[in-house]
Amino acid sequence: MRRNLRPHTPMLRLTKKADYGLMALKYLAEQAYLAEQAGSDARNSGARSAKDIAEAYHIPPQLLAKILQTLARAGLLLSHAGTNGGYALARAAADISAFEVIRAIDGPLFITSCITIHGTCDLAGHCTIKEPLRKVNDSITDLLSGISVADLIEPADQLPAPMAGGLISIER
Amino acid sequence: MRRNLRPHTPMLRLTKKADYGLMALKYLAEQAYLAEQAGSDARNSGARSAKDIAEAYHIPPQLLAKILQTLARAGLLLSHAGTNGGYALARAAADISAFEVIRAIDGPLFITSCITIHGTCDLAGHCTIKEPLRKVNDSITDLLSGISVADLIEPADQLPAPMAGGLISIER
DNA sequence: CAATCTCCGACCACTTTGGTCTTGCTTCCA
DNA sequence: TGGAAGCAAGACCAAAGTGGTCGGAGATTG
Repeated sequence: MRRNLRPHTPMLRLTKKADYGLMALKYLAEQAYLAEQAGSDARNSGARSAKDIAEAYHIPPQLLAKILQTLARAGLLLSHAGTNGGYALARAAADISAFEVIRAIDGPLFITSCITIHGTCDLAGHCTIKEPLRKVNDSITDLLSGISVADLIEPADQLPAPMAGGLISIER
Repeated sequence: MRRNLRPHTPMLRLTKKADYGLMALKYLAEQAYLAEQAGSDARNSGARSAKDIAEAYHIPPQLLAKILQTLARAGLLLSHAGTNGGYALARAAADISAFEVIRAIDGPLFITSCITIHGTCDLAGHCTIKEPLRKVNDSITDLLSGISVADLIEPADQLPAPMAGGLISIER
């Protein structure tokens, strides 16, 4: 008997907040590009208010506002208060990695509960699988670090080899 | 007062249950190897009760029992009820991937909330970042699929190049 | 038969997540 | 000069997921 009615338990996923953050950054990157091409006054080039971004993607405005504040606090965005204010990228879109965004919003990511900030393990002596999993963790970190916000704009081109066959050289 | 001093929010991690499951499988793989070497009767070679495994790793026995049941239902373990019963690997340790274990326990893993089982996106038309993230998702899947339970036994040897420099060929 | 062990569902406490609301502060412009 | 537009920063809340426990039912062996 199959129970497909379950809500869905997708573990090992990033939160909706991180999703929203990535979408917002992508949007701002596009706006910056358009503003640069249009040659408009470089003052607020590409700056958009939280409300505008929220409406563009149908995201709860208040929630997105908090996410953007977090991103600004992390130094990924510049905020400008007041009329015609808003957020703009603090750096070039190519210099902001998906890893930075996710870490800023969701905190440090560790694939296993063993690995903490200091590398200590809750299960102290009895956990024997943390070394292989740490390699997986590092690989995912590298993977996300290699993807920039600028990469999110291109739909599906310019990716010569989506996957090669294994980042870790373990063969079975 | 049990105060859990865990301030950080480690997202993108697998659950403790998956950790326990991997540890249990590793343990059973070791037992199977020892039993095979000792040349004992191959009947219950390497079979151990849930209680034994739980004690070996200081895991709550009832919780581990449920995890092992899940693994048995997924076809990764063989269960044998009754006195001197227990669990044993259903296949060779080299033929059970970490991906199978995690999927069996935590369910299908999708890095973004966009990607569901049917590939549909909650944010229907307005989510524009799912294609790049799907590649990340596939890469992680491949990564975990390439690691077998047998690989967990070796501490940290025989891994020529822990990481090469990028599974996805995106350069920034 | 009795002890042992798996099986299975219900149940519970706690944490995290997603989201809202309120209040304040800054900037611009009519 | 006073709003209006916008960010900043809390508290707050409901729903869901996680980790863990309990107790009974059924199978297997001695």
